[in-house]
Amino acid sequence: MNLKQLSEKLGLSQTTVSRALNGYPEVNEETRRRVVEAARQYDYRPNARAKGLATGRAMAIGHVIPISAKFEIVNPIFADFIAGAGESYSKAGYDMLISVVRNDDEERVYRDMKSKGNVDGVIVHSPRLNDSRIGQLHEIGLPFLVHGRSSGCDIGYSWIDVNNRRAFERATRFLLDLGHRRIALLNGPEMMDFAIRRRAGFENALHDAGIDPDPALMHSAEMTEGFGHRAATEALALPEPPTAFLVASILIAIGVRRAIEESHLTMGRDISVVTYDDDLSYLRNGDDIPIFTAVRSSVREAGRLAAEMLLSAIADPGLPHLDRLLEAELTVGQSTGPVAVRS
Amino acid sequence: MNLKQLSEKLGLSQTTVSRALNGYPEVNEETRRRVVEAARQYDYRPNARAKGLATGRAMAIGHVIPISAKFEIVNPIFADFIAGAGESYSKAGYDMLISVVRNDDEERVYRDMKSKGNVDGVIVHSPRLNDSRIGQLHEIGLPFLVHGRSSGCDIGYSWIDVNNRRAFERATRFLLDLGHRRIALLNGPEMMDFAIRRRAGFENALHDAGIDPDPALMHSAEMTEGFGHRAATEALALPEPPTAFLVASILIAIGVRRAIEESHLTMGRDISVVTYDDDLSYLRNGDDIPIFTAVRSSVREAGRLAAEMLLSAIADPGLPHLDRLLEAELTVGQSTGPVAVRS
DNA sequence: GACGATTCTCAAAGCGCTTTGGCAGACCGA
DNA sequence: TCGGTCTGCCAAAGCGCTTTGAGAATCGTC
Repeated sequence: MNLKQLSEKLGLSQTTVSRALNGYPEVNEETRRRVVEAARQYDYRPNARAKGLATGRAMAIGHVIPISAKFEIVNPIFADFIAGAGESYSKAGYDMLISVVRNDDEERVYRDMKSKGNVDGVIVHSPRLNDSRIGQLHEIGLPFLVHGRSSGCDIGYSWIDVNNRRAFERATRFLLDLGHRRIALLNGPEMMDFAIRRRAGFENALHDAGIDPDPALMHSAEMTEGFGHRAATEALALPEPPTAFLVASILIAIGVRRAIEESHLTMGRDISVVTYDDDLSYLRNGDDIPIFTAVRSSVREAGRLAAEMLLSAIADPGLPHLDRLLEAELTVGQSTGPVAVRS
Repeated sequence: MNLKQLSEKLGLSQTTVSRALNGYPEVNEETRRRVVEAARQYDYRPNARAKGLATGRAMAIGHVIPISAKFEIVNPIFADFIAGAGESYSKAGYDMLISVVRNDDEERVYRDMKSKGNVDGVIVHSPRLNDSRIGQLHEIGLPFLVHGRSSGCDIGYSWIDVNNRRAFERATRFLLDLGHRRIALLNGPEMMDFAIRRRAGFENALHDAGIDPDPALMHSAEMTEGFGHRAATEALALPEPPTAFLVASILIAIGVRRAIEESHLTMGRDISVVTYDDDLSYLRNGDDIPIFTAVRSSVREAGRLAAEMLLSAIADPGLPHLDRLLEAELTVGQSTGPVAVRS
């Protein structure tokens, strides 16, 4: 059933039916009622492509999710971010287009999207230091919003981010207050902007306490259980092992816990662990009491907000850049305690 | 740059330029060369909506991913499945449209997609027992492929699935061969078809060994770390605790391991664990030697194949239903051993 | 040199919608 | 009664592409 057929059934012109359905004022309320009723009855839904062609709007947002070229890893936060964004989109009648892409040809994908015209805007994931994509998107002229920020990028852009520096500063200070002095940092990949900020927060807090960060205790890699296990095993074997770990994701923390237990130590007593927690739906930090002491911010909520912000930026292109900084909350779990007395 | 402008630049008609770019035979090779070169130079890419409108094909596939209404959980396998499917799509020039949807109004989404015409087919995720979506999609007339199967559904349909029954049968038999007699099953939600098949495999193997499955040792829930921990803690506190666990995902297994360690037991010595492993990129089962003994099948590979199969079904609608049954492989890790002697 | 076959190119219709510009009729005040 | 303003509706153009049906140009053949 298309518009033409529907209008014939109603004995009205396509114009009137279209206007009636799209809420234009210049149509009799009684006529509108009839039209809406008929549309419902015949299960009429306008063809998205035709509508898009006529209006110039695609009613869709693109997400380009990069795959780490080396490790082929898909960041597990995407599932939840996308679930959050999807909620906002479906409320607004937008679709979500996803491209999974090897890092190297992201620009091509953006240009494709622009010229193929199948999206009205994009969400940029996993920004790196001084990320070139931001400049490219500006030049291409595709509205976008960055999930995260890109330090060193001097062009204005819209973003939503967690205050990563502050979160890690607080987490580090929390460990310092418990008496820990040798704290290991298991960070995400440090070409990523969020990892750089987290490291800065960690180092700030140490400096404020008069401690020099020890490079031997700082590691950076893809955030997997394996990384946590490997790095923690090595660290615990050092002549002067750390008494605490600050790690960038629950998966890393789980690996650290495994290493701690393999060393016949007890987490929370012998070794403390604080983790960043994205509050993923399938990887909750304990049901009632948290397993890990954590700085937490819901990535799903971030997805919801990111989508809303981008949509409003698209709806009103005159708007200045939008941004939003979320604060992570520090929740105390069973994985931390005062520093153990050296035996 | 659109077709009209390009053809004016070339001094050719839109027809000729279109045919040249789409590889039609009735165009001079020299002309085609000129056209292709100009298209490259001006970075011309046909507008997807206009093309779709003209051809009736959307060049996009929809994925409807359901959110568990009760727990709001997004199954973590989606990230990898979609990464796999995405590879096949981009090779074929297709886009991927994702709808995240509360279980209840999936049918509406399918009808929307059909009448809005923004996809050429859909992948159906997480089929349940006698899943009503299969009948609906048949009726709607939207090509589809099911990731999994739906027992009790008597309509023909295309699918790709892992031999879940066989995988769990083998895993159970493996434990039986090690002398285990009390084996706990921590299964996925048993309204899901894969969970039903896994349970059947488990029970088959037990029956064959002359053992009656003990309902007190069988649990079914969303596959989270928390579930594994909770269920294992309870099971280990039974008067007659299990000596082994067979679980449906690595996340569950991680929870089980936590419970085992909290009980001051050793996994692989006191208690054996076998898990199903989807081979998720961010949740590898150990780097070199597997942590858990596991039956493994890559969900990413399944995504790749699913996409290919659906595309070929769409390309050739006359084809009979396609199906593909993948076998999981059993790899032995550190989490299993002969049954411990009762002390 | 005429003619059909072949090769290349084109104008125009059509995909399903929105939107511009306009037209008939009702209504009102003068 | 007449001109003007609203109200409610419509015909037709246009979005950017594909595809049909046909015409011009070239060629080989008798």
